[in-house]
Amino acid sequence: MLKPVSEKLHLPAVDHDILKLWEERKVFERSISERDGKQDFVFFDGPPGTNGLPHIGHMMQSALKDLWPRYKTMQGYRVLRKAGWDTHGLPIELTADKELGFTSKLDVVKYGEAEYVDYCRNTVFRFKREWEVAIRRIGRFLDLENAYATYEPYYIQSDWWTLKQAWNLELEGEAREKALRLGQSPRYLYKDYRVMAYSPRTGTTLSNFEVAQGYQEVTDLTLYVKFKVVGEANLYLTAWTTTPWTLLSNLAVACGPNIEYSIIERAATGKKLIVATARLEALSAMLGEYRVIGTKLGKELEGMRYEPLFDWLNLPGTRACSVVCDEYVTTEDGTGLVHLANYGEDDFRILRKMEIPVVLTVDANGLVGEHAKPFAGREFREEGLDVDILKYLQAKGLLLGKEKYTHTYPFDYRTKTPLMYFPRPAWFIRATALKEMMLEANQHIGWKPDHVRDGRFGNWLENVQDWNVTRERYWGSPLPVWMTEDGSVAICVESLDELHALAHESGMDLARDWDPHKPAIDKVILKTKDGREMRRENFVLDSWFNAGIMPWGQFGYPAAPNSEELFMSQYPANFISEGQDQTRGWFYTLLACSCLVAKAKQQDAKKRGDQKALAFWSNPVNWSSYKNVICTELVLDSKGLKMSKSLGNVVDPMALFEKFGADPVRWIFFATNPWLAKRFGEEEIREAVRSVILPLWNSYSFFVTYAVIDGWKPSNAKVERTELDQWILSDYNRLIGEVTTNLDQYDVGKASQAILSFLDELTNWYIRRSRRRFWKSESDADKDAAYATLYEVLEGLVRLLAPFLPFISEHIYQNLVRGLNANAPDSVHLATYPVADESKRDRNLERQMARVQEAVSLARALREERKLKVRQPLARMTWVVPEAGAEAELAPYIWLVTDEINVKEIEIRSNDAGLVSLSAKANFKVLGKKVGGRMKEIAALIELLSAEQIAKLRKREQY
RNA sequence: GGGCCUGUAGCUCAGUUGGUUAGAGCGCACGGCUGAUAACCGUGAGGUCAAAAGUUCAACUCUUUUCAGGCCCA
Repeated sequence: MLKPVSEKLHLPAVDHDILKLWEERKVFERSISERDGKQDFVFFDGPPGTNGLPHIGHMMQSALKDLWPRYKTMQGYRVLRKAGWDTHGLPIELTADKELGFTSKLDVVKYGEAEYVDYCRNTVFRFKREWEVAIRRIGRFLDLENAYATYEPYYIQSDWWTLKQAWNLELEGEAREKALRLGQSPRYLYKDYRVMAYSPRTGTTLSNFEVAQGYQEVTDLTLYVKFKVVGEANLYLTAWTTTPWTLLSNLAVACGPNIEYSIIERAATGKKLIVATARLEALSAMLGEYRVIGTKLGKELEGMRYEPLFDWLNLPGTRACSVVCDEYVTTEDGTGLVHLANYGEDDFRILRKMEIPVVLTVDANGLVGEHAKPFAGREFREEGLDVDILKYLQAKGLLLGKEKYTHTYPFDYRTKTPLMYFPRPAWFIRATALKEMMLEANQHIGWKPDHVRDGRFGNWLENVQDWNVTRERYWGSPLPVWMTEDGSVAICVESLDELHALAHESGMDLARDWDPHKPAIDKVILKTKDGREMRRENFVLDSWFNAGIMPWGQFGYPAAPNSEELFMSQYPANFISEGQDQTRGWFYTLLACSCLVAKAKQQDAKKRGDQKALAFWSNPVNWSSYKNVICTELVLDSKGLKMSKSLGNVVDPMALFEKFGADPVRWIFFATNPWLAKRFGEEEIREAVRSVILPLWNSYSFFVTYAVIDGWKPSNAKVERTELDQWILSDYNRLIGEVTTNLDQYDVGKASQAILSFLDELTNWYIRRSRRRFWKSESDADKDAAYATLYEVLEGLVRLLAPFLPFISEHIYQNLVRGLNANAPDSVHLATYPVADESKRDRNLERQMARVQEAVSLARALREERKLKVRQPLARMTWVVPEAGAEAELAPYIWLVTDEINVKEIEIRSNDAGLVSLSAKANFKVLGKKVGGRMKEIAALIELLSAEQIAKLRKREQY
């Protein structure tokens, strides 16, 4: 039995009822179990960190991440929807440091590494409960029970296995030669250096994010230095440095290949200097009088050798102390020549390219080495060191000038001590060797918005660098590499079982439930065959690596039992959605990791002769672990400002849900493209209620009101539908097609717009025009048809809207469908999604109805213009429809217009003579192609045609 | 500094391969309805499509430059 709809609509109360209903009937669980054996639709959840509270932006993510899984479930797919938590990484350590008041690695040592790691572990899930509540409250169906967490041993094993794939993959050809020349392992996982912001005082490397917080303005002594060219009397290269202490490690001078350099002779000293032509004017005060005696391009200077500034920099047999070309050199400041030492990312890169051994006169403690006698033991930015270096150079005649210079310099934001850029040991994934594969795979990914593929993401891939996957931190997946002290023997462990076995062989047995985190894992010392000790490389993994291996890490593949089947059934994902800032984050690391694994899998399949696996992993479509991705933009406040705690404009999603209900909040994330920044305020939510929820609710409540009075029940008896009935059914089936097509293309904005305009047609045309049919007391065929039709549309509509508005749809469904049919599925979310029925479409009918609506609108405007109220009946209306045959076509709908416009009679005429003055205009699109350049002239002629001429022309056309 | 995106009515946004008069919702004005009423419906006003130059018979649409805003990276 239908229950009357009497109570006022209070959406938050509906939400809570429905949440309870879902729980009682185990709707989410059944939405998966009832699809067992069906085709999988795969969604990957990017794991959020939970050491902060969820905000409205996360709710947008939740809304989007819920829409397609619900939609596809209703279409009959199985959608697992495993949740995940990001539990490792820097933010957690930073939280711990802040709360413990730590400023340095030494604090961690004092506190105890094990205790520190435990503290981090306990910080991880601080707000997990709040996340779960918010996710549930917005109506998201997500498997939180079986959520994966990146710090679980099974997940760490997947990290290890993935690294082992890289460890085993060998470079080929030129790439291999190059790696060997640089002293790197010629494999996809290798050890090298990375120049990083480093705090010598605390022994800590800092992330970019941390560095950015510690810039201070300082005034330094900067030096213009001369480098005496070997074999040329009196010829010097010049360079400027803001960090004199790096001169102690100078190994080369760089110039721009296409920059023009002048060789000048100074009047005062007669010495010849090489300076970029573009810098001469700026340096004129320092240079004094001079004359230009020649010019050279940078590339002509390449290879020129100069005398080392200090004797410890003499490295015979290498390219040390020579000129090198690089595009990074500019003529914006200095001399247009740059002194190079290993204390900068570009410097390091270029010196590496020149294959010069690493010389670091200032060590990791920030102290000058013992071998650098005049300065030994001094701290790199200590007061006066720069002056002493200046004096030394001056004495050797190598100083061109000095200058006080104010600039920003990075300091450790916690200890306020200066940072330096320092090459630290690190492990890399050879992303450059995967570049072609990633570019190819990228072409097969469906991006929303489309431009990310070749724009932001494509550019990133074009410039891809090898990926530094290690961090000198504590709380993360440990790098599973053990090595002898001299580096001659190394082993990469791929599973816990393997480590247990290796440890056993080395005389150390690990407990069954042993946790592989630091510091326990560092106590595992392995032995080589000849009995030498191997210690673990003391790094943890970049937490982006954790995120990137999620497609198999979530199942603990391959070490976990049955993980192979799970992994392959859930790979690749049909769809993921995250913020557009993930282009260099998750979107990238997912792609890099999956390409790496695809490559390893190909080799493995070849070796095993497994044709099926080989075909799968050789197909570029499977190289990316996601086939479609929506990049979302920020959620802004109603003024268009970024939400931030300091501005106080942050909205609490939970409060909104309790005020308005979850459905209208969800809707505004669907109503416009999520990849554009969205303004968000209470007014927008009210608008969503008005435009979607209320029309739906009012249609439903209208239907139920009369259906209850009439005791109406659905029946299989054939009904005689009116044109109006056929029209709304046609329009409804058009809507289904439009919604499914757009959802399949991940174009949620278009799908939502189609729903909005259909609701308008339904309430403001179909129901309004049909009201009397429900009112009348006698039951007849017309009334039956009205009931049957509106029921059919509403019943379908709640299923169509269920993925968008899961609560109100469920609420209506429970009465409208379950109330009349106890055998219907328990929940709308277990029901099937509507399928467009082409046989119900009548395009001519849709066209005629559009004409009728247009005529009504025009007639209303006429009444308005003449101040003739609709209440005042009019005798006659003339409706001019130029198309031949329109009279017959429109005849069945005339009554709609007479009724709406309140006229007694309507005359349809195709000839409008005497009513309208005709004028003609060119059809630019058709004519333009024919006449091209003469378009303007001809269009003018056409406009000059008189009414009679036009009438004649039109007559002729008809014969 | 580099890359990407955005700029259309007072506000929020649509705008298909260049083609006749650039659309919708909200807000506003006026009118209607009150047998679905935290209502609803209709009509109307409101635009140099950020600016300039170019390509073209024709530019919101293509190209270049400039301006403003955003994001990512340095």
